[in-house]
Amino acid sequence: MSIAFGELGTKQVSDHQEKEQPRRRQARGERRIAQLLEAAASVFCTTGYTAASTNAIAREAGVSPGTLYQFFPNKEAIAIELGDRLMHEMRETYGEALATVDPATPLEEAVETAVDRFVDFNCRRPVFFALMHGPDTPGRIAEAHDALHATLVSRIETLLSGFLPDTPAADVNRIAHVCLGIYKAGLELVLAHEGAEREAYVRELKDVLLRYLAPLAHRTLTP
Amino acid sequence: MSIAFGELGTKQVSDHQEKEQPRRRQARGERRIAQLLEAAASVFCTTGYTAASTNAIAREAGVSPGTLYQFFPNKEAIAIELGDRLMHEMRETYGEALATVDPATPLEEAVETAVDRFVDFNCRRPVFFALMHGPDTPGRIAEAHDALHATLVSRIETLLSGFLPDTPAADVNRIAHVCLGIYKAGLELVLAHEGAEREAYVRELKDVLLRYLAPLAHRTLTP
DNA sequence: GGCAAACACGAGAGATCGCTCGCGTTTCTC
DNA sequence: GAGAAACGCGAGCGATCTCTCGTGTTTGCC
Repeated sequence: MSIAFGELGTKQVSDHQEKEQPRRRQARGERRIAQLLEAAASVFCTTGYTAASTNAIAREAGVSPGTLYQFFPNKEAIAIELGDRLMHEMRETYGEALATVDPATPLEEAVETAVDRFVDFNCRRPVFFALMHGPDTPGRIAEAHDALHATLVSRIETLLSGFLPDTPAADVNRIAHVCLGIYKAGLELVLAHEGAEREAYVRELKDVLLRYLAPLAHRTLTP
Repeated sequence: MSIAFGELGTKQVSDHQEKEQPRRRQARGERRIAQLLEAAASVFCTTGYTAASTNAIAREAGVSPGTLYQFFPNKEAIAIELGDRLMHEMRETYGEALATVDPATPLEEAVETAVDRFVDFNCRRPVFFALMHGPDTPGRIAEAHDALHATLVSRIETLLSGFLPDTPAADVNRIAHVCLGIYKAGLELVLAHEGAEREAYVRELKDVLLRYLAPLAHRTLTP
């Protein structure tokens, strides 16, 4: 998962013998990359992507601008690599748990665990929210965000379709989008607070979702 | 350094005896201002505040950059004037209706009319949403947004306190913030769609709020 | 030790943007 | 009609940002 230094989007040249593999990283280089990504996360969090200057990221990491460009071809690549690593970390931490939607699980439990897990991840990696929901994310990150968004929507749709077997697909899709919008708004409030207040907002977010979805759940409970 | 209008604190060094003697505008100038603000609204909507260049605004308005600066001291002043006019328009259209919170109104009706009015205004002036909830709004606009936000929160608080007489103020405040967050997220979804689909999302937004607040309303209905 | 490649530096090229300045044109006022 | 002031223009200044380049240092491998 290291950075492909090739000019354009052609990657996946890891194992096969290829003529285009110009960079052989040393341990020092890998350390610098991690250092730079950490610095970038900090700067992106405080100023956003566009306002963050590459010189500021280099300064935060304690290296020169030239060193930064030894490892990243441009500013966008920094955000992309950071986003990729965050995505990978999220999938590794919760991927399997989120992929499996057990139809037997009650709605309340599904909402509780999903919210808990996503809130937990976003609290530990605040830059994820800043990059994903930021207004000025570069094209590649926006694509990743859209992909994640679409994945979550379809996952919610399958979850909902269990409770709404005879509802038009368009309606289910709309409800899923509303759920994601609520989650996003709630997450913003949760991240804006700390300690007990944060917990209270988490509780509130769950309540909003549960009360919104309660009429749907009751349909199956009262045949 | 050589900015003619000085920094934020100091204003108008030229003649301090007069209280703000602005330029005496001609009818042509007023027309140009309206033209420039309209162009700015268009550019802000599509690119956001930071990415919008003053040259692009001037080009969109069909004038030269120098002409733009005949009427606005700097880029921020354009957004401020635009924001002020939008605020004024909003207050003139719905100000009185929103200020009065009749305790006798049922919760459902209050939510319906409030959502309808705000959605209507934001659909007619999409730049309002772009400026207010944009990530990179300049200081003065952010202040105006915070002021509006605080006003709306306290208005929701007074509305809620009628239904929750014996609830800690902190809890009421939190619920009000959640309501605003829901509204904001719903508005984003509404603005992203058109026609019948937009109407459906408006209905959904109202449902989210009503179901979230329903348990509170029932407390007074079942003493 | 010796060599090539990876790493590190920082000045600055190139581009963009906010904003200015000098000068010409239109409009108001008398 | 004449003078003043508002309006209009657009080249370009200064600041800032991304990214490069030439050069010097460190590391891996024989």
